[in-house]
Amino acid sequence: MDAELEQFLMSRTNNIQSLRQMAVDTIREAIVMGYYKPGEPIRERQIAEKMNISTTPVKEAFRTLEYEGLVETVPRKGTFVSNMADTSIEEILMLRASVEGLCARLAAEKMTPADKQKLKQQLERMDILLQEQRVEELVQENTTFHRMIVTYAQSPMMEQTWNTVSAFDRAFRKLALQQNKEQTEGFAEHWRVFEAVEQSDGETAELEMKSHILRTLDHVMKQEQRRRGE
Amino acid sequence: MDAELEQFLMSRTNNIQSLRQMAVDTIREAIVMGYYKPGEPIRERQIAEKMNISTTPVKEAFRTLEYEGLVETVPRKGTFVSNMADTSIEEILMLRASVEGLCARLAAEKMTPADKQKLKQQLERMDILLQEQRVEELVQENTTFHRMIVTYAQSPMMEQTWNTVSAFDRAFRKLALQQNKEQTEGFAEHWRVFEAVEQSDGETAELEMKSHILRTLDHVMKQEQRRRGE
DNA sequence: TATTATTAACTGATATATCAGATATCAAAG
DNA sequence: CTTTGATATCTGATATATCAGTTAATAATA
Repeated sequence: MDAELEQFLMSRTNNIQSLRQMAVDTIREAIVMGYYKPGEPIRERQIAEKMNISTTPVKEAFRTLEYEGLVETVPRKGTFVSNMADTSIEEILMLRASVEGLCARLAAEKMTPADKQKLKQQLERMDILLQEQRVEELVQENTTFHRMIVTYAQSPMMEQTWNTVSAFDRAFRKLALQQNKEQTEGFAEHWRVFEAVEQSDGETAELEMKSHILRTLDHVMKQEQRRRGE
Repeated sequence: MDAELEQFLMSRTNNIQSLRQMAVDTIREAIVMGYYKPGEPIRERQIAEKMNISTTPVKEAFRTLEYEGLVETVPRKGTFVSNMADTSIEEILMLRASVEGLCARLAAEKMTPADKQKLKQQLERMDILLQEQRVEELVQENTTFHRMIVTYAQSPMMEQTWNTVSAFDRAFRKLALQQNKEQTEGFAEHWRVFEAVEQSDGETAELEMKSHILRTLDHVMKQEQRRRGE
């Protein structure tokens, strides 16, 4: 085992809500950071030992990560990092566009005036950050905005689904961590989503959110082309 | 605990790939069949005892079911059946339409001639069942068809996502188990999906699959109205 | 009697020991 | 030298005992 990885696993003794959650977060990040490569085995005993916990929470963590698509357990053989290579950023963003589009539609139909006010405040906060070019925070708040839409959809199913997609999205973004800055473009599109939501126009809200994310995809693809062209 | 439920849990001693998987399937079905009602607690010790297994595989099963959105665990307080009431059949089918639509697109782009052949055979099998009005089997094979599309999309993420949506779909269908027969209508639409797939026309495949499922939704909604009108 | 403190009985969370399949090792037989 | 089969040693799977919050019942107190 890589010494750096060992250090990483041991260092995560903080943030204890439950050992299970700690294990989920730590292992996920270890995979996402590239400490484990696709196809490589992850041994529950080893993880447990390095994290100074028992195998029980590690096993439970594996079940969650398996559902997120990050690992795959073959009974009595081992748990392995999934080949996420089979999932492209293109597929991820297409699915995100559809899912968040539907969330926007439901949110538009269900949100109360108070909810709408909060959403508006979020966008205003983001506008300021954009003007001041505080990119780091802006990326953070952007995620919050999207999460708000999902929450306001008030659908456990949509939320679960979004979580699944997000797990892949996060993994991908860290692996190829560019594009975050690019996303500062087209932030104005958020307001178009909001306007539809404000008027409780579900159909428009869905379309706006969907095309917003698909435009992000366009940017990513063009950027990819540019990199290859150089 | 209901005696009927007790019987149900005890009877599931067959089909042993792993106790964990058995627990997942059994508990899921128990919820879906309505033995457990939304909000009701599910105790891991009780389940383990009735199924004659230890709590370890039950705990792992809970993690999977939690990700599927069927249960919710509050640390040291209990595991409870989720309030799926907040999810309507309308939302389920809208999401399914989007997800399977995307799967159809990817499948169309990725499938080999051999794959296409298998898909065609599946549809032919269904045609025969339809002619002979063997509804029970037809419903089964219909599910297989949809699953094939997802599999041929060759995307772990799409598959995971579809699993999540399907968990909700199954739950709803059993709770209000009508509509299965209604689905024998519009089976011809499957062929339109196939034709697009055969020509590797992803865009059309997506649209056809999406509208196919949305038409199912229409049927369900109209049926709902009719029932209320009576 | 109403209120508070105490305890007993839940619950899930965790640690640990053991079971069981999969696999690699290595020695004996061909 | 190759093949075969016994065995040691991996791995995850499972059972069980114990830990630690949570809650409800109960007893002590005002």
